[in-house]
Amino acid sequence: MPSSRTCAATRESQDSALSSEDYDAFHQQLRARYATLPPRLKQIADAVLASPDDVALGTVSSLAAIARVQPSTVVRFARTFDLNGFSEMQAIFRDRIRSRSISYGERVNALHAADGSPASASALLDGFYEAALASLQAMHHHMDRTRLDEAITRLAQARRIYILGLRRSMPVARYLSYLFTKMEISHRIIGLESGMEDEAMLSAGPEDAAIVISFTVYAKRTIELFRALEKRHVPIVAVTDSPASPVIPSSGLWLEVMEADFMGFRSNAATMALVMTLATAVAERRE
Amino acid sequence: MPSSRTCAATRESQDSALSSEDYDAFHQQLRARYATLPPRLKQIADAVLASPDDVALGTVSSLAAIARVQPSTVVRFARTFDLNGFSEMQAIFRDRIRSRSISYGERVNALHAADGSPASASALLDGFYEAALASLQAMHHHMDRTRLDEAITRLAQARRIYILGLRRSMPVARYLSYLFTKMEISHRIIGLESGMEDEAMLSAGPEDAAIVISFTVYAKRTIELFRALEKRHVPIVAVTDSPASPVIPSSGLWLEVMEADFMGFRSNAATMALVMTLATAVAERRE
DNA sequence: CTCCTTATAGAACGAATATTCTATTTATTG
DNA sequence: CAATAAATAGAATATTCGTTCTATAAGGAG
Repeated sequence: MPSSRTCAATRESQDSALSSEDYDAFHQQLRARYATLPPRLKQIADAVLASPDDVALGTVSSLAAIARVQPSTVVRFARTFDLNGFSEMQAIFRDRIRSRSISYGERVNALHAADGSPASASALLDGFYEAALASLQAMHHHMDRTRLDEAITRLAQARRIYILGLRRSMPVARYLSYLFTKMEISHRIIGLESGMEDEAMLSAGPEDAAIVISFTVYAKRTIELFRALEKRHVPIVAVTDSPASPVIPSSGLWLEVMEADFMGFRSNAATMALVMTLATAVAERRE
Repeated sequence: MPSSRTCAATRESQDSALSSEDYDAFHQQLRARYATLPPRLKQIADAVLASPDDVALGTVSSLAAIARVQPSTVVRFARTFDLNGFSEMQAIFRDRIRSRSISYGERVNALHAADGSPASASALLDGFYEAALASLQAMHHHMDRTRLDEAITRLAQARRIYILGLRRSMPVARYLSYLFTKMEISHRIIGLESGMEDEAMLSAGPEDAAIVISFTVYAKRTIELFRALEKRHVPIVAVTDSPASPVIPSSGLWLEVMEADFMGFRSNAATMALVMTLATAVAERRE
């Protein structure tokens, strides 16, 4: 073999094939053999898994420094996986970066895939991505920080927190419940287990609190339960999308979240982020 | 100046700063001066604008080949833009790739390393906002569009779609179920109603399909149910965070989603957006 | 039309990097 | 416990790659 540097040859032979498959194959092998790897090679495996971009963009020395091993060990590592050397391994990681970002032309083609056919998956992803992004940014920008603090204070003082969110808002309610459970905050979801909600609310009172999550078109059941809570003088924090919303409590304590929608489906990214904030803030306030 | 190779020095001086700003500045200057550029340099400008990844990942020669000019012309091109050489230009493009894939740890550190005191509600909101944003962007950028299409095809062909997602992923699973219900797509959640999952899965077979959503630390129950599905030869689409994930199906059909976490709580914004894409795309495919 | 400036191409140079080789240390087996 | 095999570290080697230099061509100004 006249040349030991196989990098160029490898890249040339692969440039036509889109190969994130090679990457997957490599990772699969890595996972399979990880347990039986010698200590130094294991260090490298960790580094490779942790920051694949450093493999793609860096050098033998840089990766060796990250993994705290000798450069030659990095080469040995590559050889262990049926590769001719570091360069060949790096080519796999570089091809992956290349295959991920599709060219602009392809994306445009995908969008108006002609023949009036349905929007491509890629276009849908773009749409939902944009909707989530816009919702998040709007929420983050418009959120009234003072009211947010008030809401947290109110919730932190509560004996038990009732969560109300149906239909679209149901996953958010359930996630909030999950968070409260992990943080050992006394709470209860209402409206989801049919028939039991009235009974569950019988114990709710002024020393408790409730989070009501609802967006247009406000579910009838949500409004009913909201009114029942108000009648029992339960302090309420509303998360909703308009000052004219039917679930704004008499205390005026509500947080505005406007979720964008795409193809008729509303994002919930902003509400999720807000709910996480509420949960962690309440937990911290209580210590 | 003893050494003309400024690459190393440049990278060292920039490694702490997040610099897609440099990239933006470069592009701005490129657009401004494009019209007045000599013919060969214009060729290079075209190539650079068309495939920035090739600048980041390739060599002087490879870029020269793409632009159909001499390597030295590429260097001249870089010098024209107040850079010391090709390497410095390449560094800008590489930093961009790096900054796109979460340098998330630093951002979080900046948040609550400001002072030892407990984070304010506002800071928490910022944190969860950033986490969601980073997750969304990373997912959108890294998603393998080809695999996404494959996944949708697989799901669209299924008689019934089984949904598996526990713990953190439970809200996503439930939301997906909600979407499928609205779209009248036959489906079933498994693993959530205790004890019933085995029974529910008895009817699952090769003509069905399953979506498995799981992230580190992969819930034991999820892995068990995943294996049961595989044993029954149910085609599986996995949504997970690593090529080394235990829920990657034998078919290799999986979608990568890396959710950033803040304060120990992982975002689910990216997964939500992806799940919406899957649901609407499957519905559209079936018409 | 000639001179001068700018642009380009190709070759030569120098630096950095990947790879290989050998000595030494660390496990593993009889 | 000894002996062999494997793993590791560090230095030496070879090649690729970025840069610079010089000759040639093209375009403008006087």
